Amino acid sequence: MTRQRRIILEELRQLRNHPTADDLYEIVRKRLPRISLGTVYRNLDMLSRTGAILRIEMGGAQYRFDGNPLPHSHVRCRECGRVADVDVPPMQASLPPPELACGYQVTGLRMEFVGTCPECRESRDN
Amino acid sequence: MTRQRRIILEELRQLRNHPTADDLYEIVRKRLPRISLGTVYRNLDMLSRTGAILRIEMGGAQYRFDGNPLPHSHVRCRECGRVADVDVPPMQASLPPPELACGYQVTGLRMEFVGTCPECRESRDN
DNA sequence: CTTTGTGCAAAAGGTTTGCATTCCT
DNA sequence: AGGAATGCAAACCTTTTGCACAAAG
Repeated sequence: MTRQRRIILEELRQLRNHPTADDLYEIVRKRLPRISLGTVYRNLDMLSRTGAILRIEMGGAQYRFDGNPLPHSHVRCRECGRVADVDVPPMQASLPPPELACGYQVTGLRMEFVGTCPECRESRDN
Repeated sequence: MTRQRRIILEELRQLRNHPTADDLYEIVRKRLPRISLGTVYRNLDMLSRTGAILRIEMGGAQYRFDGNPLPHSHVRCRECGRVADVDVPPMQASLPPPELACGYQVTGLRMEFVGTCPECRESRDN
């Protein structure tokens, strides 16, 4: 656990939104001016593989990171890509057997809500 | 409707799998050797915006395209990223109100199953 | 004819990687 | 000293774009 990794984790943990790697790089840079973007990526990758954080990879855009590793749902803004938490119990679906899934062994389900964030809604009203 | 667009659509329509733009480029190139990757992207983009095809954008990886524009579910292989259809009725979930979603206006739900494709399963058994 | 689309090549993101250096124990 | 992590920069990959030319209606 290096200084860099600790600070990345600390900052991510106290963010309510779900930053991109680059967002986080800018934030962490205030405390560690010489940190590199590569290090941020390497640590985020590492932390998400050990389960300390969540890497949200949906929507075709950039990765987003979540300091809360417990499973929960997200909404993504259709316009700007921002991601936020949703307070609903993760719904459970039954997983289809291989016969219905082209022979795939289905082990999980990935989902997120889609919508419009307050900022984009507001800027549209102007 | 140009020759290029027609052929891209024709080829995509008769594929069971869900190719990436580059896969499709290689396929279409057999019939149109001088077509460019840019044209493939432009047409896929166009066709998916008019609803003739589906652009599958999940899983953080490349885009995948589906010649069947009717809503249906997909499985993605956790190992190689391949995508296939799943024969289950699209489940319906109730959308949370803004109070539960950090103020987002939620309008939809995006989901896909996750699993292992037959090829990856087999190559693991070796 | 005018508009739209194409081929080519370069640019644009976002993410990963090679390497020499630094840090930690 | 030795292994792991860092900073820097370059490489990578996928997707988008500018532009001159060609095709379509």
